[in-house]
Amino acid sequence: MNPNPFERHQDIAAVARDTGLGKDTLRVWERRYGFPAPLRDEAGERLYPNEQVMRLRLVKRLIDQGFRPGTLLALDAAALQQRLDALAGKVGAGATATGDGGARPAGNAGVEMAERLVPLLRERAAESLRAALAQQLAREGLRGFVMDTVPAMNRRIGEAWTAGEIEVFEEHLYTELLQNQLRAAIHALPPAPGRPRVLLTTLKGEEHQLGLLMAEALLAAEGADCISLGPQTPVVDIVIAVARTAPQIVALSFSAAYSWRKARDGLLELRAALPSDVELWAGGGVIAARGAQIRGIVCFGRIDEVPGAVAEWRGRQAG
Amino acid sequence: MNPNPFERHQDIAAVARDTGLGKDTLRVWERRYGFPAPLRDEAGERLYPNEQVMRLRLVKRLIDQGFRPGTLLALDAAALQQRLDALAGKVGAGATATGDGGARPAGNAGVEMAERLVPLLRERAAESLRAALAQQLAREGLRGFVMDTVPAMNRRIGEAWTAGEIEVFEEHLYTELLQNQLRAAIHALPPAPGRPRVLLTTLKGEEHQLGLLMAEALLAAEGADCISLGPQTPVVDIVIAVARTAPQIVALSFSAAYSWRKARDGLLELRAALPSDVELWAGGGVIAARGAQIRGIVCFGRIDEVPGAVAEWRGRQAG
DNA sequence: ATGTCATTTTGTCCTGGACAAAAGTAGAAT
DNA sequence: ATTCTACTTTTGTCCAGGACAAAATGACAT
Repeated sequence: MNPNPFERHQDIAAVARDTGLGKDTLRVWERRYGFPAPLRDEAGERLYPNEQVMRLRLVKRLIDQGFRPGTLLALDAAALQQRLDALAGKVGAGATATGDGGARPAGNAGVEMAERLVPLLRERAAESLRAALAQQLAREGLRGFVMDTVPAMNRRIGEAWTAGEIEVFEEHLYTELLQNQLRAAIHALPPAPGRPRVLLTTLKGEEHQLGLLMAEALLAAEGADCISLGPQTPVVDIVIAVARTAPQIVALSFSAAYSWRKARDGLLELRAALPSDVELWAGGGVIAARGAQIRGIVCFGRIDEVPGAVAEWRGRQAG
Repeated sequence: MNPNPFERHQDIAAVARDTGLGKDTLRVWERRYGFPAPLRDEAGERLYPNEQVMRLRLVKRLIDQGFRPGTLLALDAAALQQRLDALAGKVGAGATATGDGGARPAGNAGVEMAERLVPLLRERAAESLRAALAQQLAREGLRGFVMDTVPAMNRRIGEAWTAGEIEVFEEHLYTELLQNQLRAAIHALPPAPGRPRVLLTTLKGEEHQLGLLMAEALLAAEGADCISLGPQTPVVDIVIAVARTAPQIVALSFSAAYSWRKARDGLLELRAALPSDVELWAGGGVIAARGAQIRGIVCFGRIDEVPGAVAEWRGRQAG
């Protein structure tokens, strides 16, 4: 649309907004690794060519999957893309930072829906998008929607952002609308204050809510009695909440970028602080990636293991 | 609750998050004006005492109302608070940045609702808050809700943030829930694709959506046919949208922090670009503050002038 | 009131050094 | 074979203080 190469250059603030990397980080990478290597304007201020911004987006995406900058900044775009593809193709990789739910081969419905997203976002057609999500959810039912369509959509959104097809703003809009749909659907379920009662949250430092919400939706769809504390609850507050609401299960969600050490330490600390008859369930990116087995904690490798786990829990209680 | 003064110190990143000011800005203020004057830890890093953070919050609030740093940073907390009070007391001050809708004396219902907000936010009781908003809206009706309760709530939230009673995160949560309620209410109105047809948006650089949404709600409640483009639409895109949707009125919303020059220039540019039979309405912070009169543009001093203006428009069309 | 131009004010950018926090690694211990 | 501890490397953020672009103001003419 605008082939003028000069129009493509972005200043450091724009790149920081666009990629989610800090300005300081961009500058120190340049100093240390020689990339990015922006041009300069007359005043000596950095101007990032579009091509470098694309590459930065690939880097950011891989970092969010747990890779480290030092291993990535020397690679060219093709090599980076290759790693991303490898990651996407890996079966059983588990839910990623954006909650792709593991490399479950998505059904046709999910993929078709995912393909419709990007055009709708670019048109700023918030209302149409909302309607489309609602319709798809109604058609598939909450369970199928969360296990098939949502992961497919998240994958597509991630790709689109990496490719520069959509902007951060539009990605936020998508997340917003999807979360509203999920919340509404959970809220609209027939009120069956059944068992198990599950307390959901994420640990301090984990901002991603989507995985949490997906878990809540699945649990609620199975007839569990869900109480969500929202994200970023300190361990102390979780303990207090457990004392007050007496759940049988506490479920924690983690993104792929969350540090494994912090996750494990947090889980063990919580395990020690909670009554031993309260089960502790953990799922999401890091947990799945490590195929983790922690004593006293139930770890999920894929989001679609949730319904089965609920059934199993019920069996255990009945027996 | 925690009287230990050492616990109260925050590092520069926390203060930046908390106040919404940039780290660079905090440092350059210190250099230029001598305030803030943070302590230092062993490593020489800034530690801001709580008292200074409070004062920074007051400063930020006044800047958002259009004041300039140079005039504020020499003042102590009491003097800053005084200016804020003066502002709040000023009748006809118009909708502020947070959309307080002018100093309309809020009805009892509005004030009572506003008082319930802070406790609910601090408990992270998102669901209760959502329910409370929905109930209040149902009780008052959309029009009364937008003209009385929402301004009262916004004022209370602003105060609470300034006083450090709530955090940014909680303020966002409030805005989010309120916007959802308004959108749902607009959407739920009996489908009366009446007249006038109104296109709503904000100019590029204006991020505040709440005022826009309040205007849309009022217009929709009056039976107008509203089309919202969302915030930050460049003039060119507005012109294109007008050509496609053929509205009789284009409505623009501005916060108090928006530059008066940019607002006026943008409005005039738009006026020149649009067919002369399309009316141009403008309202919100800056517009109201200047008691502005611009030729060819209808300026609103207070949000509750909107219903009357619609009635008047209809009279003009009928006659 | 509105436009123009010079003068301030204000926020952001720059460099390059430093270091705290996080993550990886290795060896010992359960 | 995992878990713990101590050591090393990586990585992001902080600092100082100079510079300057962008925005706002003020003066003056229309």
